[in-house]
Amino acid sequence: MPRSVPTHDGSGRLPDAMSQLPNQPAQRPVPTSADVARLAGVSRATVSYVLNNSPTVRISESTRRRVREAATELGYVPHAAARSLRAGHTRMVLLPTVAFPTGPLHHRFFHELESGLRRLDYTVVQYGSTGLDPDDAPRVWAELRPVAVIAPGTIPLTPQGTGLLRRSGAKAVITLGPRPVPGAHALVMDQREVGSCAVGLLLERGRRRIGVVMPEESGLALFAEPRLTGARQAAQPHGARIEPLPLRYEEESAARLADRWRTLDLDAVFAYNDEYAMLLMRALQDAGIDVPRETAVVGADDLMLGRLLRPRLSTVRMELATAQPLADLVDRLVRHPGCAPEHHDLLRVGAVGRESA
Amino acid sequence: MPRSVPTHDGSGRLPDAMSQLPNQPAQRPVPTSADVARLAGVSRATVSYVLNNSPTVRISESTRRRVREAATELGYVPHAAARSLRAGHTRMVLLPTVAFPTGPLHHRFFHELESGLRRLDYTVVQYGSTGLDPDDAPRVWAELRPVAVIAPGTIPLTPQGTGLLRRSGAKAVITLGPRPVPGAHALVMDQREVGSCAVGLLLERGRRRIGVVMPEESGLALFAEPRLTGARQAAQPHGARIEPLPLRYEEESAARLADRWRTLDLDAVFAYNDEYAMLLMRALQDAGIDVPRETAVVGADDLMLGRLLRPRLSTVRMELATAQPLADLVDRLVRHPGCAPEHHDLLRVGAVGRESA
DNA sequence: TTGAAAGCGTTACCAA
DNA sequence: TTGGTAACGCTTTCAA
Repeated sequence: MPRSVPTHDGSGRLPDAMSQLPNQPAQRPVPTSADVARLAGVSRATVSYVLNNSPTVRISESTRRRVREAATELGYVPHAAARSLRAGHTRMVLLPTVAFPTGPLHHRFFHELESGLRRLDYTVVQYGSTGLDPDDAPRVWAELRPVAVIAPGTIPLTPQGTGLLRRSGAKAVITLGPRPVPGAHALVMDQREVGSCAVGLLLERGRRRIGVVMPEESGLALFAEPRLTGARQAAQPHGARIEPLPLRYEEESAARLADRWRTLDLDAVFAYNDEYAMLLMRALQDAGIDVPRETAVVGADDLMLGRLLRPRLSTVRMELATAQPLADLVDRLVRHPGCAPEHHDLLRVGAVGRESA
Repeated sequence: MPRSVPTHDGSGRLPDAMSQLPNQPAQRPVPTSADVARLAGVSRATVSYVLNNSPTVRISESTRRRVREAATELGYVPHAAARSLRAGHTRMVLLPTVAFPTGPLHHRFFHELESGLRRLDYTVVQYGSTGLDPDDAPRVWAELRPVAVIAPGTIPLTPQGTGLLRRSGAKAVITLGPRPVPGAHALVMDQREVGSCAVGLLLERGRRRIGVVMPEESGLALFAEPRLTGARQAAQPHGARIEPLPLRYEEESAARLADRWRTLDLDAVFAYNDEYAMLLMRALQDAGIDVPRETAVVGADDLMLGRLLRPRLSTVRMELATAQPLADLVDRLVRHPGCAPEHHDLLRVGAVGRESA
């Protein structure tokens, strides 16, 4: 095999090296700053100065140009791992993610957070952590030496886990979930408010016997349970009855529930969200139950589809806080670690009364 | 400030160091394998052997225990960057992501791919790349020295970009998008098939004057354009007319389109997807246009809501290939770089004829 | 069975 | 203005 001599990419001269394997350029080693230095005829230090525009040192324009040209010619790209090893820290913000029934709301929020952090010169990295044992998840994350971790509430963060991350250099360890975690910084999306908001609307409309749909799809329990709790909290002072109603997102499941509806003696239902609401409303109507006269229905999410239904679907509109202040929060925690834990409520809800309730 | 001596976490003896700042443990340096070695009274090499279960060396059980205990006591976590720097390569599969109107289908696919790759012992990392200039995106990615990159079609990958990634150690560079990229491995989700499938159904039903909804929301054009192309390809042999219909996802936009519907002289419409279909169908019905008699409607995605509408919505069901074979593909490319570029068609579509068409 | 030492690619300090 | 050198944390070869 011909020794891999750096050849100028542009020049077509490779006399007899017309390789038999067209797509396999003789595995050249990855160029390092030493290669750049050699080609430019300077030292590695100089290469570093030039490529990082080091302000503490003055380099002649001709040297700069030679270095830059050598770098592009070799296709040199600095090695992030080596850099952060040398620096002793990274600027990585780790976002462990889990498989999740996440809507456009979360999606937009994460994207905003990510660009906000990038604007502050952090490297945001999502790390799929679905299968991970919650006990060693922190260890796996810590191996990457992130400067901040924003962990989803689905992976419960123990004080031990937090400690491990901190000891391995994480300045900020933040949870993001439905409930705050005592002793840790927390971004809270309190789903209880959705339940109490929906029930509040129904109470206003004079309903007192209220069903609450509980999706049987696993994973949704994380949202459904707190919504039920919120519904109960709102109902109690009015002496209203709350009745959990297990439901799968399938037509037969909804039909079965509708069939026994009158035995349940309910005058309203909070259907978890707009999609379940549509499913249930259709089944109720098909079973001859008048909406809203006999049973009021309210969903959540304020999807377009709710406005298109007849009767138009009442719903709970949800909004997440803008993410930029949270990016700033992360930055503040990184700069001043050891601040007292803060809780931030991210979720804003509001009832949207339409025809169905 | 007291010099930060490594103190055993468990022992409560810190005579007069009762810190004034309870939550700020005197910024101890991150423990390294050298610290573990010191505490266990062995060399760093031994620590490495024990912690990595190195099969080439036999270490006494007592030493192993001492090392393990020291490691846990200090909360030692190996430094991934240092490790891969030494190893000369990583096992990181980089998934650059962009802000994207992505549904549960994509979501599930990505999650499957990610767990499939993790099963093969790769570290999957999503890297938000939305703002990135397509020209220097490859450079930024290359800094992380991933062993494989799966780039979304929204960030066009030039041969230069691919070359840069390869030269910096990426064994596999793969695009994932609506169209294959010549000369690169490609996972293809050909949206044209959705359009031709929908139009095929309408042709079967005897329709020949077919509108195709084009969402005006930016970002959707990436899907909508190829769907229109597919619609045209399916229509041509039958001499059917295809009429693009710009539409925003808002009730007024749909109402306006419905108002001028009869002037368009169409007997069918492919509404981009089920949600737009529902929006448009409602508007058509409100404008007194009979569906399907006067105008047939077909959506796409086979959402539950389509089954709940009246008339029930015809649609195009879409399925993505299982991801495990793709994880295997990545692994194969990593092991045998320089294979001839492969294209894989990931999208399977099928018409679901219901009442609306 | 264990230890010493080299080296991965970078950057920062100090000297020339 | 530039270069030599050490150090970051880890693994591995070689030697004891």
